[in-house]
Amino acid sequence: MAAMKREVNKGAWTAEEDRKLAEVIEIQGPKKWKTVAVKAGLNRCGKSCRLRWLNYLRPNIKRGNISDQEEDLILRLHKLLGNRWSLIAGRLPGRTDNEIKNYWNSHLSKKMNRKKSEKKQTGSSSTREKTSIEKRREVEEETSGEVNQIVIRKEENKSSGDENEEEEDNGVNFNVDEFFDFSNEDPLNLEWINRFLET
DNA sequence: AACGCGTCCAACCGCTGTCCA
DNA sequence: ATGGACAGCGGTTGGACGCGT
Repeated sequence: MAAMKREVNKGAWTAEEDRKLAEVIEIQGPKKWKTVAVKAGLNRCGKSCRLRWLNYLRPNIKRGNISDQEEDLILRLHKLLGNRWSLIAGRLPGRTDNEIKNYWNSHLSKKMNRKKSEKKQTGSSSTREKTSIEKRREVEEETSGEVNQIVIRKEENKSSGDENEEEEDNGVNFNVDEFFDFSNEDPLNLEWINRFLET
């Protein structure tokens, strides 16, 4: 018996598809994406509907024109968190993980590379041997920073059922839940990051 | 005008985590 | 305990577009 699996629609969304999707989500909310796709009569997979909603149709979404302040925040958060785009996007109201990822890949990664090569050039002009601290700093920068590793380590401990969450770890002591609880903060407040990076 | 090339961004893919029967 | 369905994430791709020659 031939599989009667219908081919799903792929590629760019039409205005009509957008309208249908928005209609269904208004009624049942942005959940159960498979049923959303079926109810909307869209020949799309749930995943595709979810992505379209989150990255394009969702209300209060900001598109383009990333401000200097936002760019600065992205740079700092990336240094802190690495390629954790959804976490970074969580600090930028109206911005999506996809947009930030694209922005990073097309603008900021190049900017960083340029900075790095400039640094290397000025560094090589000096004949002085690097101190071990300088060498270590370089390595840390290349691996998105020590803090990033600490965050990951903390998460690993958490998932493996480590109860000593407040326990000192390599001299850095903080609570992961608090760290990622942004509910009471001004989203563009850079103070907490500045404090973190200065230590 | 036409071509090549680089850039941008929407969308897809594959993987992992979570939930629930 | 287990396996399937689903949600969510980050990496990657491909088409549209702009620009220089």
